[in-house]
Amino acid sequence: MEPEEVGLALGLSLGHGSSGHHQLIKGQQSTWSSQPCALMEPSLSLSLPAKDSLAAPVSNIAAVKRELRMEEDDEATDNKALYSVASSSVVAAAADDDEGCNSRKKLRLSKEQSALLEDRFKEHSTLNPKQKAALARQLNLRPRQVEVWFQNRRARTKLKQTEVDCELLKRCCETLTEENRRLHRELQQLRALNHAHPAAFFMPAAALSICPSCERIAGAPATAATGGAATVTKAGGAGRAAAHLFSPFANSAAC
DNA sequence: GTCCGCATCCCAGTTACATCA
DNA sequence: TTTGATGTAACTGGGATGCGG
Repeated sequence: MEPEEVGLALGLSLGHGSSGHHQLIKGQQSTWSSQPCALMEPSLSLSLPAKDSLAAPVSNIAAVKRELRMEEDDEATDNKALYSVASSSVVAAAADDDEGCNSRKKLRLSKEQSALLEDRFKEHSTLNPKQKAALARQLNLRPRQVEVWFQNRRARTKLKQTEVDCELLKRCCETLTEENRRLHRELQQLRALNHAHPAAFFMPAAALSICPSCERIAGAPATAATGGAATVTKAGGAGRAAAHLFSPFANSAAC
């Protein structure tokens, strides 16, 4: 009897769990794992590829086909991988059920496998079928496992990038908020200044000092609230203010 | 040229397991 | 020893695309 046939027999006898669909798929999942069966000694971790996916409902036919296709895809690799996941560490599952066949094992890739996968990922974040098959052979894994690893890796990369972008936007938002507050304060100061000293707006340029750093005009009569530093924009000051607004990382707090 | 079914790939979301504090 | 958090392998379902009939 071929391993697949054994697996099929086992899989069909593994009618466990509550609702059919997912549970049956769980049986299918065990196909991937190096799964010690309760029929065997615990120490003998010879895995039988349980093709119980064939017991899947009609809605899973496509997936089953896919699985079968992928297994056929690289049979040589499969056989090696199925029986020699020894290169990876497959930790015994906490099979708390009596049968012990239906709990999904989780493959832990070895450091070498992970390193090589990472290297390949750095080169290309996607693989064509030939690359996938070759890499799978090299790693002693199934092509499907390599494919899944790349999918998950892409997802992790994307997630990380999203986090970075989020952090950037957060800082950008904080900067803009602060800038907005500052502009509001300046506006209030200018209004107060205009109200108290209308002549200040007609001061000769020589009477005002320009900060060389931020090019703001200082020297206007200080208000009690701020101690001065009222910004009177020069010609084009509106543009500069706008630049402040739209350049959140400009060092506007220098002065 | 268009439609249909199928195969394949990828992604987002989820599940389940292993590990660690 | 137990337990909750975390990382990740593996899965599901669906959309997109290509191809042959």
